[in-house]
Amino acid sequence: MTITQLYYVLAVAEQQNFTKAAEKCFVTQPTLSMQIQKLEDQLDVQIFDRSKKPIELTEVGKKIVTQARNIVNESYRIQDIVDQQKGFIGGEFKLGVIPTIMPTLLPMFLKTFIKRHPKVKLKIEELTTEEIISRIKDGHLDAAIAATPLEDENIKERVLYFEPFVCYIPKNHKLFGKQNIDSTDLEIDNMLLLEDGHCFRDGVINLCKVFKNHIDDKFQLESGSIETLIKLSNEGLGMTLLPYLHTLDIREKEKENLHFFNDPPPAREVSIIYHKSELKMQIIEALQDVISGIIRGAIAFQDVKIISPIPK
Amino acid sequence: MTITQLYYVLAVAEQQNFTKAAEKCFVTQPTLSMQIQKLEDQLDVQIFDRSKKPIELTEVGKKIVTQARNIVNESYRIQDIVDQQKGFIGGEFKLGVIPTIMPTLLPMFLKTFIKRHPKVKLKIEELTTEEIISRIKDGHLDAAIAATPLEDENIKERVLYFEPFVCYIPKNHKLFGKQNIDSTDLEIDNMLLLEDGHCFRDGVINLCKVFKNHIDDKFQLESGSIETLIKLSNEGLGMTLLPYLHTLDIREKEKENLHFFNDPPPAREVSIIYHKSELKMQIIEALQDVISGIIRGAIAFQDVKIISPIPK
DNA sequence: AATTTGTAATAAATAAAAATTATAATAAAA
DNA sequence: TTTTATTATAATTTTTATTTATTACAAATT
Repeated sequence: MTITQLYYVLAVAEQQNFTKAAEKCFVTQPTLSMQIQKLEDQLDVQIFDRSKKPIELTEVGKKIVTQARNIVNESYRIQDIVDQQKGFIGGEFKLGVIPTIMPTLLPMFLKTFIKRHPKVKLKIEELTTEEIISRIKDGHLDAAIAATPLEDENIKERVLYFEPFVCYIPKNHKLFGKQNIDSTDLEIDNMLLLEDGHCFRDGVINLCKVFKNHIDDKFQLESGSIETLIKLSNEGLGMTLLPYLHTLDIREKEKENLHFFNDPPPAREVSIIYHKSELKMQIIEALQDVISGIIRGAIAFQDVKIISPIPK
Repeated sequence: MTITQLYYVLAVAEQQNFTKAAEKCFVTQPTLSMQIQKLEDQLDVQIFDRSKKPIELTEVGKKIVTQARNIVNESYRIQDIVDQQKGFIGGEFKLGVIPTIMPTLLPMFLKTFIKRHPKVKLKIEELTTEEIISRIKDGHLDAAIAATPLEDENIKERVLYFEPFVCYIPKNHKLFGKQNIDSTDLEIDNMLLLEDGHCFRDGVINLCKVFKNHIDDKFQLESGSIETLIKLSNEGLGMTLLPYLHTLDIREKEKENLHFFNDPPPAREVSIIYHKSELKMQIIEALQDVISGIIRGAIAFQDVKIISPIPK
């Protein structure tokens, strides 16, 4: 049994297709077929059920894949140990970012990070919190930036900053007259929200829920981007909530529609999250350092009230 | 990086000698040297400090060895998964047994076990509790039979039976006249004990301690085997305590010297212990079944007072 | 100081294994 | 039925691991 064989097994299990798996491994299809056959012969057990249309794992196969993933991941850790020892910060690093953080945070820290750590090959992907969690667990992401706390025992979190919510209230809205908004003023069925799967949406719902025990399932309108949300709001379709960093680069005219919360403002906790195995910890710490440093200048709220990002 | 390379590294780390490690791996010395060099080249780090007299691990080397042990052990688990799936009970199994259990328990279950599980190649070794714990942790033992509880978070225990202590009191001893002994009668500085490192000794000391807070460090006499203990006792050198199973095959004449404790008698808990990773669990369960079945007929005490085997 | 001994490294040759190219076999889809 | 998609097999090449033989080196012994 070799690590390579296990890696091939993982690829086939993932792609459910020898040919595609072979491409992903940068070898030809017969190589994969033969190595996997060899492993199956040695173990004297079928890992894959090749009779099924898209290839399936056998029952033992599933257990073997789980264990193979362990072994392959643990093998990466050896290079990690060496890097850590040398203080080397480099190599490929896959970072996930949730959509409502991506456009505001990324431009702020990316240039600085790349300049400071030129050997790191950052691969950034925009993903929902749910996708992020599953990809951190299966090793497809090294870390991610998301709203926390997530309360997942396999995932560790390091808080980067707290980002207050700001109300965006169009002129025709009944709350427009109020200078400062209180959380108790919010009404969920009067609010434009992001579509399902965005944790920012869940955060807002939780915020409203704090004061209203039940919510109607019929929300007025839902959108995929905060940019759209603002436009819809401008059309007089309702108020909405924006994460503070988004308010920094909206048009001057629209700034008039911003209303801040009374102290302490509700806020989301934004963290860098990673698998509990702490692989590539040097890079995670490097990211944390850069982002914390950058954000320190941008957000200056002291006391905030943290809203959970998980649907409850 | 291959599992084989990691295995070679472990062998050299253990033997502190390339030549001996090569023998243990059934390859020639240049094979080992080259594979380890190759790994060191790939990682671009020295794992071994070859300038030191018996070869030493570098600082990174130590961390790599720890991780390599993980990976190699986890790779064994794949065969384990297959065996478990097939209900196959076989292969080499290394069992440790503490000295005070070895001579009495082994003859009772060994024949039955071998008959019932002929494919298992049992390798039994007599070891002290301390040695057992360290060897279970480093993977040199698959399981062991020892007095418990050990309170070690890396080791799991399954109780096999409770074995009461029986007093062995020579005729000239002041307690000889008493038919049934009470724990409070025991005096540590009046007791023949096994030499240091035997947990049965620690158990006895704990038992005496229950009623006397301090013990003199000058014990009367210490011996390496229970057989000797009995002989010394016969010479009038003091009383001693025997585990119940030992009393089943002593000479008729000596049986007169046995005095049982009042209920509930002090006893030791005997368990099969194994690493928390639960490798080769089928064989461990098979052992447990056989031993529990055999012992059920031999020991019939209900209520016992368990004495800890750990020095306190 | 020279020699022996124990031990690891190196070189060249061999054996073994992995990977490739080319092709066949198979099953599902058109 | 033919096409398409996909995996298996065969023969060949490339790569890698292993071996044998030898060298290098340091410590211990003479």
